[in-house]
Amino acid sequence: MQDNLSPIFAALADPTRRAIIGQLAKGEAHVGDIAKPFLKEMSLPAITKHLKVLESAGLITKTKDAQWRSCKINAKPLEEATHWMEQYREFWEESFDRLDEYLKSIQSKKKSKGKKHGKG
Amino acid sequence: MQDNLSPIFAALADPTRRAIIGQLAKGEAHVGDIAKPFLKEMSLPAITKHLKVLESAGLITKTKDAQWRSCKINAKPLEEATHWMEQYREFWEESFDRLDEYLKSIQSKKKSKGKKHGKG
DNA sequence: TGCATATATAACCAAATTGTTAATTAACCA
DNA sequence: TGGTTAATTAACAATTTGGTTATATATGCA
Repeated sequence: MQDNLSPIFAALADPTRRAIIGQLAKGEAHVGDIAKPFLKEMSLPAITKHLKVLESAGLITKTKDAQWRSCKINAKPLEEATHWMEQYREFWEESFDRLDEYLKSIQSKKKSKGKKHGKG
Repeated sequence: MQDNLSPIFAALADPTRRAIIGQLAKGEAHVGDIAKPFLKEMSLPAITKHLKVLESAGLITKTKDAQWRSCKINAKPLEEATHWMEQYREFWEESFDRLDEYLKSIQSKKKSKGKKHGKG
């Protein structure tokens, strides 16, 4: 019911992979092109692996083009991930007009705590 | 310049931790309350660890309350993560009115490819 | 004081992640 | 046919992750 999200978030948890997405947002690119900015920091096989993680998460698609693999961003999974987060938007907006109400609800919870935890 | 995002995405990559956030969205809760739905699947120390990951990512805050630790959602990091993803919103919306233009840009890239890769 | 409750920490383990280098595959080209 | 280029795969090591059980800490209470 909700777990294709894990591989998406896991893919985004790596800064190299986020940078790759940022790069692909500017247009399709081949593995070698994608790798170029990272080759001082890591090897080509490392990039191959990162691309595989992104592909498994559905964030990119690869197409064969002679001896090159052309990589294209697929943002659909980002939409799903964003959708999951949007559920909690009210919690980062509450600090404005909803703060008062929120604090009140916290207070009423605190009041009922004595009873609530007496059962153990 | 941009890496507090990794621990946030990493925290969200685990379904147990996402479920905990879902639970805390309904209100503050103590560790024991949070753990209850998971105790058939894992132990209390496992939950303690998950909470620590969430806390390190800034997604929850814990306050001491006698022998209980009250956990509260803090959605600010979700806002940051969402903000990062929003950069790519056009890519999941393009499939409507922007599709045509996009396809054209792809086509022109394809045309220039022969030259582009002749340099190696 | 000392027991019960709530939670955290320690020590450990298996599996996954992230990188490496070396070898392999695949396509083009002379 | 063989060499060059592009990318992947294999084998390996170090680190991190996510769980375990056993122990420790902290608080409230009889």
